[in-house]
Amino acid sequence: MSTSSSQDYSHGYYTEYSRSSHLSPCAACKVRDKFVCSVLEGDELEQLNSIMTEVTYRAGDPIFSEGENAEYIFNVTSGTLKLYKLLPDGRSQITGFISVGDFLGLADSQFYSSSAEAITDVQICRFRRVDLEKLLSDYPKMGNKLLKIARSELAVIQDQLLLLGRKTADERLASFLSTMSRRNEIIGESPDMVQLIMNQNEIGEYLGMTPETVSRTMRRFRDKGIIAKIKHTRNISIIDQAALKSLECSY
Amino acid sequence: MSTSSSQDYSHGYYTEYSRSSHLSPCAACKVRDKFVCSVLEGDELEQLNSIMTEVTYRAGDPIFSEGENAEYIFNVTSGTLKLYKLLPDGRSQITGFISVGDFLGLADSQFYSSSAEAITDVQICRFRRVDLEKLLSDYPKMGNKLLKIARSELAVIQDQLLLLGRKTADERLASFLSTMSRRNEIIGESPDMVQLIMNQNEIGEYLGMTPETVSRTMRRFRDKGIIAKIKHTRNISIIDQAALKSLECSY
DNA sequence: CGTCTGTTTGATAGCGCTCAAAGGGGGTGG
DNA sequence: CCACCCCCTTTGAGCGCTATCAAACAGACG
Repeated sequence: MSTSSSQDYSHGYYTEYSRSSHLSPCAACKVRDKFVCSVLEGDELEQLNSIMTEVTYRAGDPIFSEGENAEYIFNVTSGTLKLYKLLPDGRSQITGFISVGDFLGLADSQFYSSSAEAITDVQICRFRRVDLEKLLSDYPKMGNKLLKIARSELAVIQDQLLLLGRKTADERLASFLSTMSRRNEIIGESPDMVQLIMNQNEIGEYLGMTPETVSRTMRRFRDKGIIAKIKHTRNISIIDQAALKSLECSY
Repeated sequence: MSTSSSQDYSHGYYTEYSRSSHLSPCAACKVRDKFVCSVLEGDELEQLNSIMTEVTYRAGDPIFSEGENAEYIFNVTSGTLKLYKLLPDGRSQITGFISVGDFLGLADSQFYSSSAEAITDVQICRFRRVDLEKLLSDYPKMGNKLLKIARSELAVIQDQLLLLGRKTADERLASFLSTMSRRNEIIGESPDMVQLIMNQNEIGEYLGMTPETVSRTMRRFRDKGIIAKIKHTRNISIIDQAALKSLECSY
């Protein structure tokens, strides 16, 4: 979790929105349909807008740390970040990758229960928790939306419990690649070409294995003709989806 | 535990509760302060009451299975049950133990994402999902309560990810016992005497290890003088809380 | 061209799993 | 009250998967 950059970006770049624009940032938001905001309209959006700050982080920047006062809640508008937990001796478990449209800080009440760090450059909408909670009591449908989000997160994370508790290295990586592929499909991109924004160390920290094991497992998959690496990128071509599915050992 | 009426299993393995009491079940509920219902009053409670059915299960009874249509949502009023996921070859991961005051079915939207089975005899309040959701739109504060519950569940389950992904067998069991001890403390019982309602196979399925390893680890803890077994019960006396905490390797 | 970070590969060790069997404890029926 | 059974727990022996340690390799970048 290094940020050896010369500058301190730990509080992100502020991009206070120019009020001169006749279209409010929220109304103009390109990914609004995936957000909490999606249930709001008109002046409700204005309300939301007034408590929102758009912030930018650089790849590698810490966003918050476990145990800190959970002052803010975030919604990611571009880029990807990781949520992780640390043990005192440095072992790290990534609890999730958060990207466009995802909500950040939902699990936390008074204190952040994980640390967050930008993997790529990241743009987020930031809300002060107290402001959002006030808004929540005014617009119940927003609370319902949040509840839905929390629900689906719970379902996802339970699958991860099964993966970490019971699956072998092969099954874990197969599940991971399969999930990435499915996600691509959902957003309308090719399921046969997966772009890994995280490095293999991070994949390992997510799947509960070492980077070496990730590498060896990848190689085994390549040798079996299930996947292929695209040169000079972290992209991976999935050649045999069926083999991946059967290795995945679930669903 | 509660209820004046004697339990009658003659209608099959669960019993619809009679509403003979002149005090509405919800208003009379002894553990209401821990529930969704805690935010409701007076006629709101009546509303809730009208869509609630109290159901009893015997130890070992299945409550629902993964993939089934998620028609109901539950609140446990007595006993303990387990939530678990299965792999095709039979490997099982318990995703949580649900006991008095806990909510069941929150993670699920259309279909149950886990299976649930009673460990002890269990008494639950059952709501039809659609009914509850209608009530939710009428009483937003109930939604907020649910959101809070979901949040804290997310925080708990993230700790479990760290445990399953990164901790050793010793650390897992130490964490588990420590959590059980802490839970006791919270409900006002002695933190030095933990009652394990689940068997060691289930502990293993929860902690991502085999029952043999659970047994061996327990023995190691006993040999080190950290815990002691109480004869003829599944109770465990925690002798050295500090040692447990340091083994736990977190917090 | 050298440095840095991330990946790959090899050699080795050890934790926890698997398989197997013995040892309780509680319940049931004789 | 004892005998028996069943389920759970314990213990042992051996192995395999994955971690660990170490070093070479490969791209990216200045």
